[in-house]
Amino acid sequence: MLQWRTETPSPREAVTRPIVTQLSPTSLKGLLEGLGIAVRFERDSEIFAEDDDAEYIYRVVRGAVRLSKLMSDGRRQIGAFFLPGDVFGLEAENRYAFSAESIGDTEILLVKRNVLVAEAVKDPTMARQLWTETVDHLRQAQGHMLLLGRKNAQERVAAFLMEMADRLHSAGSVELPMSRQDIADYLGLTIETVSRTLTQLERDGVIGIPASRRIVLRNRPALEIMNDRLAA
Amino acid sequence: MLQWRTETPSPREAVTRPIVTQLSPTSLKGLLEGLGIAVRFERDSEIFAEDDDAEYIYRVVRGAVRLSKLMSDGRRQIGAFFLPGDVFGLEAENRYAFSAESIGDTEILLVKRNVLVAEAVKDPTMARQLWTETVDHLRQAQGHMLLLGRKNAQERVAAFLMEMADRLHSAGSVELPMSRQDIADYLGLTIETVSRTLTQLERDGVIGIPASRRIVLRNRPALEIMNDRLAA
DNA sequence: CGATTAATTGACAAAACTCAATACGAGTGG
DNA sequence: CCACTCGTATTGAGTTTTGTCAATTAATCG
Repeated sequence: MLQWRTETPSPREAVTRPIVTQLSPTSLKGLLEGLGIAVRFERDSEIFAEDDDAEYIYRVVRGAVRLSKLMSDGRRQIGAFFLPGDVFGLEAENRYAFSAESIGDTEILLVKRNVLVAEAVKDPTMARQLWTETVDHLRQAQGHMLLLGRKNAQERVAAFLMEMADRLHSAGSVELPMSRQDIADYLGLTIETVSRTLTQLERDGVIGIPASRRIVLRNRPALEIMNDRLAA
Repeated sequence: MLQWRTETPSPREAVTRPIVTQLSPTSLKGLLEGLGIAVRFERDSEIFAEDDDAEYIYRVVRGAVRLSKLMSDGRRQIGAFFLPGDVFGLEAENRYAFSAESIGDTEILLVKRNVLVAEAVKDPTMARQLWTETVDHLRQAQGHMLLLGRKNAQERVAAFLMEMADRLHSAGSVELPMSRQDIADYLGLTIETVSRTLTQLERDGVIGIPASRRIVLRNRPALEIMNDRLAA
């Protein structure tokens, strides 16, 4: 019923196989309520690959997912991170344009796309939800374009930290689920530039870095200002 | 009924007012068939502004539109160009996140969003079309992110030329509707870098530039190669 | 034809990248 | 508990690309 790929470890990271842990025919929340099954993915598993048939729509329960695309020479762009509660897999009409991989150990809810589509034909509310969710993704993508197009390294990193703090509902400090390489590929920078920029922000007293993946936001207004040049 | 802003000429370009020319209750094609009215916009008119209520959905009939966002210090990112046949204004739930301006003299079809939404409630086909169209935009945005994130100037310009050639159905040569500044802001480069890159491509015999807005694609495979590093 | 805007070109500066070395941290085995 | 290893992150030195500022040329519009 579910069919998993065994192929294509990415150049950067080995890809392992997911583990189906439970069927959840009833007790699911939100958009996929009552329809999905839960699947657990080990760190760096491929959830779907570029050019796969877009058979499922997904929701993160626990962990995190990166949506990425690889160029032939190994450059990688991460288009989005998905965190608990986020729905993804909508960005496809027939085939996925990016691949999706679990970042840490991750639990995902998945629903057959055609189940939702069939539902949407009967139920305008479901149709509306699918559309709205897609519009949200589009807006996020546009925000990300802004960041990638015209912002310097400091602005990118500041924007990233604020985004993560918001989306992880962090008070004061963020526990990042992803590596520096993931961050770099999300921000269109190199890992070295990300690292240097974080160090500089720490020297400036704007953030603290008690552990490499834990960031304390010491001066949020300063981050906002770096970032606000972003908005109109 | 229609209400037009008089405010905020952009720092870069003056914004003028549109001219309503005709009502077209019946003879429209495609997604907005039978529902829209046609409006003509002079060069550099504002079609909608950031944070406007998202009251309409649009379709380009003639001319071209840029979707852009301005930072407080004047940096501008163009998120998309819309060409004849393209639908836009979908990227909003309640308010537009970017502003839209006509590039040349442009004719636009517009339909009240709530007319379409009402239609979609009754007609799953319309609902599906709205969703599909939005997914298309999302995919385009993701493609654009790839370009902005990890590609050098030559790759960006090559990708841009190919995109325009495709979308304008050009055989061999493209007539660009937009300025070098627009191209630069779309590609996340400066106008100088765009200019130099075009000149270099011309020196290399890959393109010809008989007039600054007319580009002859002399060696399409070469452009494809510059570009293919983009795809996976 | 003259004026105004758009585009190109040049010289130099700055930001980010590359390559290389080092440090850190988690996990493993002696 | 310590030492070793492996993956991850940081730091440094030097290069490359793109951006900035300024001047020039080309195109467009009265």
